[in-house]
Amino acid sequence: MAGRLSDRELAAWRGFLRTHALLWREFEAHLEARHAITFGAYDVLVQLDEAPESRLRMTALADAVLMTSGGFTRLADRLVREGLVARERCIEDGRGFELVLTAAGRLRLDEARETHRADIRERFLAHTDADDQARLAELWARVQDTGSE
Amino acid sequence: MAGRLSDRELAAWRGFLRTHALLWREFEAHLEARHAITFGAYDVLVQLDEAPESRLRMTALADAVLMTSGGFTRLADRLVREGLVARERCIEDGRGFELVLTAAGRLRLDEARETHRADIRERFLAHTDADDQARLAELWARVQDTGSE
DNA sequence: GAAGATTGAATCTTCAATCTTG
DNA sequence: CAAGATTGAAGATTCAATCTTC
Repeated sequence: MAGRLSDRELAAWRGFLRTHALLWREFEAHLEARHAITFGAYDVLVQLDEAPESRLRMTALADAVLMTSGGFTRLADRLVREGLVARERCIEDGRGFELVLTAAGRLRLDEARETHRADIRERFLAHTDADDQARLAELWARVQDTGSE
Repeated sequence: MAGRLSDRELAAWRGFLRTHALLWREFEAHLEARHAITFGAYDVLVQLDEAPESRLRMTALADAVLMTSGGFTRLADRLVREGLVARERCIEDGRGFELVLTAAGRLRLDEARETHRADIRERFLAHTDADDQARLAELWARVQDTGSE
């Protein structure tokens, strides 16, 4: 199973890497220019918005956005400083903290989400049909399920 | 065309983001642990290996790996310091420099490529068949072509 | 003056060590 | 002592300013 990748294999893989890099840059530039928020910060707000009571533990959030705890502490600092989230000591476990979405955070998220959804639709989904989307979703699920073994 | 994304659309898009993040981390960890090279450095070596005479201008390389000229200067510094590439003043244009793959660079690339190809096959391509790969390649091409308009 | 490349300052992230609470 | 979170140090990248050559 050694040897070169075929042109087809290479196009599938390299296109994946390059498309991600391009779209990430485009989308982040839009979020920063129009809503003064990074992609990482946006991701945290989305996670909070989808959580019960718009509230999650630091560790849970760090895992969700694939960051180390140290890195996430600083990201949380920035979000708190901007007033988009509040940091509250955990009731049940005095070692822990929770982040809660503030009204300002929800507002910013709602605004940014419009921009971001339009980007996703225009630059990604527009090139797919329902069948493509279903096949992609299955592919991503297979890759991710295999990795967590 | 406003409003939420469907579950299918969301799964196609978020899976794309997450799969990329996971595979990038895995593959880079393997390259660093086994070959003492970052993903970015590996990418430069690949670009050089595929270029005529294994030689390319700084700017061309920076574009190819999607970095700014400032950032690429430092990456080139690291590669030169490790002896994987040589920096040579451009004959035709005294303002420019070229990077050339050294024997050590080619050796390191050949070793790292084995690891990396195995990763791509096991973690990505193994979940696709020829038809999937062709459809993916077409999708990436459509997205990228639209962006450069 | 413009293009190619480099440099300094600032930002963001990780790793390892540390602090606090269970 | 272990878990949750924070901090200091180091590394990588970007932006803007600068230097060199065309």
